[in-house]
Amino acid sequence: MSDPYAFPPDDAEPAQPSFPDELNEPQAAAAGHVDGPLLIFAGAGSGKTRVIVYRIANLVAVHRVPPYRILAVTFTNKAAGEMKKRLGDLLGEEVAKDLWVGTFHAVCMRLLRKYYEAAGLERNFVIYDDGDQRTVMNRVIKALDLDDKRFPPRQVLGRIHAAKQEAKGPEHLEHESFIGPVLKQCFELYQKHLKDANAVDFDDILLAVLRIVEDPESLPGREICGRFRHVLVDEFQDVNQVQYRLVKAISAATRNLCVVGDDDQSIYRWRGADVRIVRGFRRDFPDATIVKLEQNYRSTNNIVKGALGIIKPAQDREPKELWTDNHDGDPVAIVACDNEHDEAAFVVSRIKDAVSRGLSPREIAVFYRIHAQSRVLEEVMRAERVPYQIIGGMRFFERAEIKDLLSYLRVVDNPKSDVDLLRVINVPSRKIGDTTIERLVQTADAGGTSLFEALGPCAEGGSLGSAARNAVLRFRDLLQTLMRGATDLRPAEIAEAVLEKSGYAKMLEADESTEAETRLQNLRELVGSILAYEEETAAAAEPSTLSGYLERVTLQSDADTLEDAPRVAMMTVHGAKGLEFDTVFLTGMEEDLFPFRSQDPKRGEDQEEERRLAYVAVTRARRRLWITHAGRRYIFGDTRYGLASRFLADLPRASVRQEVTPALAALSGARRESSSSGGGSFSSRPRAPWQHPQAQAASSMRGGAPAPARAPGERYVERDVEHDSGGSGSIHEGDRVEHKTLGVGVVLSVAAGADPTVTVKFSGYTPKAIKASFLRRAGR
DNA sequence: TTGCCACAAATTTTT
DNA sequence: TTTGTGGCAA
Repeated sequence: MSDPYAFPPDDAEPAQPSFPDELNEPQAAAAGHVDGPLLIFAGAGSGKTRVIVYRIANLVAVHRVPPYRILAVTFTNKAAGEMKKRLGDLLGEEVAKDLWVGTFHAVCMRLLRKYYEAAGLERNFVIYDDGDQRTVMNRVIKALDLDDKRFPPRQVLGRIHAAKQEAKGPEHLEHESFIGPVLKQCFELYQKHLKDANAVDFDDILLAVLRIVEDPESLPGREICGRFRHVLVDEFQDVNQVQYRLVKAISAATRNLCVVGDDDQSIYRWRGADVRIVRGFRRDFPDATIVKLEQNYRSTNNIVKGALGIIKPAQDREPKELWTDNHDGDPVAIVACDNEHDEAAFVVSRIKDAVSRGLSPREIAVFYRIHAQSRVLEEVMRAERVPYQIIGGMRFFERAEIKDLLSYLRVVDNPKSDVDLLRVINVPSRKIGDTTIERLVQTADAGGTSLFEALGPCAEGGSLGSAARNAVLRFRDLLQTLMRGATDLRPAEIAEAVLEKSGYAKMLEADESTEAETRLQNLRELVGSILAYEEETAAAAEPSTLSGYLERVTLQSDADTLEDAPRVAMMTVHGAKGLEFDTVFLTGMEEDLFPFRSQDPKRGEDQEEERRLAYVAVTRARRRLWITHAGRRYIFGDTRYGLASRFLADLPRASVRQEVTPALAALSGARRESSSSGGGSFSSRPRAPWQHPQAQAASSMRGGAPAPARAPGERYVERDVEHDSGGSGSIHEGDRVEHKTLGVGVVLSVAAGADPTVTVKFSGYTPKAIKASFLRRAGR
């Protein structure tokens, strides 16, 4: 086999020119653009992937750019896979396979595998995922004798991660605050641990390549930069500083840098994505061609109008006017529910309706803001026998048994990997406890060796009891046996050997519980995935190695594995980005949940990002969109009383239909019967359930229909929604009331009097006694 | 060394 | 509600 990284011959036969009849004008302009920087604003559903794919096809087929000189980067494996597939269809597999299409990490790994020396790594370096990183950081904190209460490993890692995303080293942390010097120390020791283990973390993968390509002296750097004639970046609104500098450096020679994104869909600022980079791009490339794709091909007119209504008020966005030629379709349904159970029941009943009318469950999705909302939905789905799958949440590769087996494999592959050794040294239990491990770490530190190398000396050192000594030696023998076997076994066989010889399989088999059963199944699934890897590499005539498999697995996430099975997909709104469905249920549209408000008041919530998130959610739907909100919701062990989300008020009235679930309708009907006027000092009349007070004025301006005349401060009643106790000003037990600072709560008791003292339970507080004049009745 | 119980905390997540 | 963690006894 020749060097897999070598350039293929320059004379690869290009495909037939297949350039665009079926693109609209701006799409064609973007796809047909050849030289120089290009910035494409691609609205939701505007055919973004299509444009990238056509652009690449055009470069190859018409402009004869050799495929291996084109680099296209994405954020997820899934997006990369999709792009590869479409390119294969358009250009033929033979040509497409030479294109460099992949995630930032995959592309950089490919380069690092070739240029590892320039990055100061050894050939078989490994990648540490976040669990591994935490293990390392725990060790660091301990080694520096720090209080892990004052310096929680996760937070320290967070700071380091943030620094690395801006390509900053330890010295940059030093002056940040009074704990800066400590952070710097942690950072340095952390990096040393990684280096000693011949490991990189996710950030390092990109940083290492960045250092190489930004170094004008570096030969490999010049090689990489000279290699690509065209660089394309998908989801440009999500890039961080490192990624931007990376693509800038790689494309510096030709300036053929094409970036595609939608600032309205920037929902990952909290993890380092920097929307300012879009503006930076215009500054860095003042001659850039700018194309805006504003025609939406995905959704009905009502959905597009709704989406535009939500995103229009966003500040600081690139002006774009999303529009569509599609028919109006059904109005967007906004459904008021009593509580989360009522909400789930409603959603499931509408799903069943749709399925009975012939819609495939795979065309239906349920979105929520946070995972904690999924449980109730799941329960009802199960009870009603609706097939579903949850995307995200506890991931396959995060499961303990999977990580255990992978750790075994990684130690076998790379004995220096201390983190992996520590993970499995006592799994299954070998009577090697914390004390023994402590000794082992000391021995390793003293000798400057890896833990694996320290196993022998530690056992011989005499500081251990005989039981512990034997246990350590047996563990060393186990690893050595496995390593010997590894040289002539296939990866899947090595995995089998690990499970057998380590006693891991036996441990699970002995356990009668259903969890143990699931774990065994998961392990079998992992072995299955190794087999699949072997087959794939065999088909590509590449060697299949343990290192090869491990690398792929670390760079892979199972968010990429939305199954094609006919099941309703359930996921967070974040997980929904990039997907589309015929029918979408967007649940939990309540204040404090969506937009989400952290209980931690220190964290200033980013209202704008929440708005963009809502925009992403509604633009996923092609034909039908249901939005639900509940008056109360039991979450995090506490009942919260919520107002409808302010975003709902931004949907144009004409594209919306209001609904109330049967359960809530029955309830409010009953309330209307029973309530009459009384004490209290309410001036407000009930508000439409979905109206948020702050959003109200704005929405009536925008909504088209003129707002009814009313006195300042007075709320008006939405005519098509019957609700609440119809105009009485009294407060009763069980009423929902709103307080300026405490939010919405429920009334526990009311004292008599003109301005009665009311006891109210607000979520997150113990019940409070408050004068009625400070309260206002809240809508459902 | 292990196992149990009490207690706190609680978005969003790719690679 | 769930999940993880820390302390303490066997």
